[in-house]
Amino acid sequence: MTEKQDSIQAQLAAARRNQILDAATEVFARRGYHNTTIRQIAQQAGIADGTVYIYFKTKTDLLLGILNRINESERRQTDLNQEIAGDFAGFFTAYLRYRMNVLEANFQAFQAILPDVLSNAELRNHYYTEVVEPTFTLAVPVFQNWVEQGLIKPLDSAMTMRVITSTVLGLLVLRMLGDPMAESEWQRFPEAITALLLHGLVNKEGESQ
Amino acid sequence: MTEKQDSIQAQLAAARRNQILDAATEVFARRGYHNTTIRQIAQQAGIADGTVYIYFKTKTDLLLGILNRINESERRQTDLNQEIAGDFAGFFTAYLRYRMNVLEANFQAFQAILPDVLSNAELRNHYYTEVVEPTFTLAVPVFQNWVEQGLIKPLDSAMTMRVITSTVLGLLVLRMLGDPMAESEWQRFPEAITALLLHGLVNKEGESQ
Amino acid sequence: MTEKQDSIQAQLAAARRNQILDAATEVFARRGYHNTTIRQIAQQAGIADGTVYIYFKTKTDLLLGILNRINESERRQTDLNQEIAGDFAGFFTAYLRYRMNVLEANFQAFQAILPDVLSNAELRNHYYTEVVEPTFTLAVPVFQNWVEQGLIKPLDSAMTMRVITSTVLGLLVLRMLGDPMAESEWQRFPEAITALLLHGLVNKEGESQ
Amino acid sequence: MTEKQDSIQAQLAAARRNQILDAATEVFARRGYHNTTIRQIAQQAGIADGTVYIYFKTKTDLLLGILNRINESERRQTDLNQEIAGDFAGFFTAYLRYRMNVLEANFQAFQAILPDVLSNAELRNHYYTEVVEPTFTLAVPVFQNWVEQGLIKPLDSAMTMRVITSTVLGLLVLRMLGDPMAESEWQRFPEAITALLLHGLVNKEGESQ
DNA sequence: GATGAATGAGAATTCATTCAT
DNA sequence: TATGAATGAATTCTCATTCAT
Repeated sequence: MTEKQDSIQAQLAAARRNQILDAATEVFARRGYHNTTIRQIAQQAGIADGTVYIYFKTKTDLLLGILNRINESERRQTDLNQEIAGDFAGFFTAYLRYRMNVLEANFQAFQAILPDVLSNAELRNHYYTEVVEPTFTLAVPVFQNWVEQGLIKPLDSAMTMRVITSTVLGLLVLRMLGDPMAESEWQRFPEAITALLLHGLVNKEGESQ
Repeated sequence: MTEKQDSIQAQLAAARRNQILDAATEVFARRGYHNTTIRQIAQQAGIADGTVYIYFKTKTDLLLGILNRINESERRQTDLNQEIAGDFAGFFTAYLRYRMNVLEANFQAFQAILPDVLSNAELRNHYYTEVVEPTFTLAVPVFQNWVEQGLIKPLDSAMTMRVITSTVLGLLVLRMLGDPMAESEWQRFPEAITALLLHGLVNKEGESQ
Repeated sequence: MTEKQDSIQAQLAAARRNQILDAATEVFARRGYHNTTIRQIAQQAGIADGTVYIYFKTKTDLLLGILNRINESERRQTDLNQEIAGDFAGFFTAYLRYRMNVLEANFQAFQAILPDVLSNAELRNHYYTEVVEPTFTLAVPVFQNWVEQGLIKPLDSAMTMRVITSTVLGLLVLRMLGDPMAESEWQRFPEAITALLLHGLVNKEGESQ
Repeated sequence: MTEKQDSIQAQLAAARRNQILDAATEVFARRGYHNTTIRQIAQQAGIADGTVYIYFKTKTDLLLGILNRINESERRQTDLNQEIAGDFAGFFTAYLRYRMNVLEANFQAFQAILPDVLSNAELRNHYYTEVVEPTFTLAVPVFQNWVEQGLIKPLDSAMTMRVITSTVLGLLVLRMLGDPMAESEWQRFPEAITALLLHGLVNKEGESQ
């Protein structure tokens, strides 16, 4: 009985935490972390100022909370990775699409944290080590494997990986900057990037279209 | 004589302004705009707090001052654009190289302003309208011209342009996040990107599916 | 229950407001508005600096708060006006006495606000339109009525009114300037003024020229 | 020769001092002492900030400078006092007129200093001892003399004196508060006050007009 | 747990005053 | 003398955080 109560308590607490993180994400995204007061977050969440501090020790912890929810969201969707089959181009598009879907689903959260991740050395380090670096570590061997299979050109895997990551990351930033096309055509970019990255811009004779 | 004195005064004032902007750039880049106090900037510049306010009305004006110096720096180097000749690939690499050189030269300045540009709606708008949009407006016709000349494939120019811009922008952000390769190999990226974007990843012999 | 609690909250808040206004009145009167810091007011009130700002948005609002308390105090006592009966001289003395009692009761408050009311165009206007002008508007018809009844000489009511008002206002200022008699004999002035204003200085026997 | 030069120097210095005091009077009257910066005074005077400090040690000294010019102006005109002759009422009107002329001539200066004189204990004391008190000291015996001559009623001279002074002082304050009549009809008040103070408000039979 | 009043450290900004030129 | 750039003390106001209820 007590156990069950505890579980209900835990669920309630988790719900409250999420409610607060939702509010914080929204307000941080709109006004920026430093221009947001705890009071504004509490009002957005419909609770009292002090209540925020029951669930988050400091204002910084709100930022970390948002960041962790992004990580969880990525981990949850990463499994889909395995399900993708078909040809190389299809795989590539699917991969980009799923990555960009994660970004889109968490766009507000990224808008909320990225500015501070970029300007705060500690957060920067946290984010790079926890999020960016693992991607490279996982992906580089995959690339090298493809090279060995003769599927792709023998390019520097680390650099190529960074170029691809940068393209997606850059699109996210472009959208944050308010580029209308980055927002409205977001879904079309995975294919466009695939076309470009796999076959290049250059019009070879007999290869046009 | 008075004219000459005025000119000297103006030069001294401009030097002081730059001295303060240099200090602000350095400290903002290191600690972030909001975690930096005017006192820290003044100390970095070796002057008194109040002196900053003789040259910049508000703390925000420091940010705008840094942003304007970036713009000037870009405008100054844009002329080089014309001088580039040779084949298409050579042009492409040269263009990327010059763009990335500008970014590198102003890296600290970007580190100082980008976080706030991303989180402040007003700055965001300013930056997009003044810096990003003009790039697209100028480049899209050039692209379409190349398409018409049969040099490149008939892709959506606006999207292609955004992909290329995003790649460079994304590399900048990756470097800001502390990626060691983005820093150490910065000079090699123009060529790597050119290779990828012009001819693609796919190995023609044994081209998959 | 919640209603009752709200009412208690409201009362506590009102008490705090008054506590702060009392402190501000005292310190402003002693040191002048501009030579007083928020810290001094907070210390006088026995609270923290920031607490002042929970009840008053700006330092200026403290001044307006004091001014409004004076207005309320005047309105509360104005009703007594009606109760006065008796002969004309009795009425006149009673009227002056009540006016001067209001001034005396709020002397510190006047000392606190008048200097700034005189030097700040906005406050000046506020005070004149809200406090001084209404007095004239109300009193001039009364005067004219007396003239018509033959009780007083057919003088220019507007000017006469201003002379009487000025006499009282001037005594207040004289007291602010530190005149010892204006303070110690304050209660005797209503009668002295009545005697002077009703019957004049001139000695009827041996009336000059 | 050097003497003559000194005298020219002295005259120039005095002119500069007056130029600065004129500027200070104007700006203090308009914006209030505490809302005025030395820079605003310097600009109004058409000189550099630092130059003000060659002629006045501190900002407070500007206020004292203005106050002293008022005193001089009063002393200069006081001699006229002697010249007044004629009947008692004529004398009284003439006295009020000259006093009010002094006030009018120095109105801007009063507007500039009075707020601070009222709120600054030191200035308050200075002004009372130097300006107000001497008036009483001189006037009270005159009054008593008139009483003894049977010209006026045997009233308390000190109080009567204060009532008269207050009336004039109050009119000045009323004008500072922006009362339009106090400004436009200023010249008519001496006579109105004389009528009131000498013969009173009350309409005695056989005395009406 | 929830509340929101109270706290007080900290930051931007102003401006009287100084002083080298 | 005159200048005006530089100074830095002082002040208002904000807001993350605490804690009694």
